[in-house]
Amino acid sequence: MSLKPPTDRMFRAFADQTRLRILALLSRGELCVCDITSALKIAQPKASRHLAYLRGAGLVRVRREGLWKHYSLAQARGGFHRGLLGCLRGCFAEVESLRRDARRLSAQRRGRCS
Amino acid sequence: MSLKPPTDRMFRAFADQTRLRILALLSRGELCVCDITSALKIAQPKASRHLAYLRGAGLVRVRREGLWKHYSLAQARGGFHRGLLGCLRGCFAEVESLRRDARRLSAQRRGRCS
DNA sequence: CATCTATATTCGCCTTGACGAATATAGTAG
DNA sequence: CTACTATATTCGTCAAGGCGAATATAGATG
Repeated sequence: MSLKPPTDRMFRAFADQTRLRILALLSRGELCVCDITSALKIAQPKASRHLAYLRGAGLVRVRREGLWKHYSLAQARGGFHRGLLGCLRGCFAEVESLRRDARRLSAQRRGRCS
Repeated sequence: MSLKPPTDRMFRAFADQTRLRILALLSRGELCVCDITSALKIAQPKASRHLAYLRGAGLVRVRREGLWKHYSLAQARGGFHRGLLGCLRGCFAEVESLRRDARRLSAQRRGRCS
């Protein structure tokens, strides 16, 4: 009865602006933490905290490469998770600020060798 | 930048067990508050509080009929909202406890004239 | 070893919102 | 009017979790 299903943790993960912005960025592809902090213009500890939360919710996965950690969206397990990722696309379509983040990210990358 | 889009309020609305249970019940059709309290076995003020939250998020609508208030899911406005309702169906499919609530509701109704 | 860099965690503070208990309101009935 | 019923709100308390600042860790490099 009071056993919280994993859907709970996932919905909570989406229920924060910063995490939603991170998820939206990641929906365009794998990113390292420094890409996220600069695209969203947030402090690094803040990004790490939210990424830890997303990890705990099973929404992202990490790939280590030397000093860098590359985050990407975890593959959906179950229709519910898939549905949530669909919502993410919906947010992208309907929330201008999320597209702005993505544009800022592209601009940064264009200025580097990558 | 810190203008919270309505997606935020909607995700938050889904990020609570009780509200998710209410939404899942409502996805089967219109209900009055007393149906909800008895199907979920929660206190009436608790149900009203969460229904107020859902109203504020634009997720449910109310129809008054004498002393009763009948709640139902609001029609989706926008693809994001539609996507969220899809997630709701996913939850129903994957979270046993939500189906149990629905069964308890049916059992109650069978015992009445309705 | 020391140092630098990318990322993670801890700390203290503060807001949101969940809860039960009590109370308020608004229709309805007599 | 009073009394009853369905629903809503308020109050005091508490836990989750957000924040910035400071600090910790882990791998790379010299």
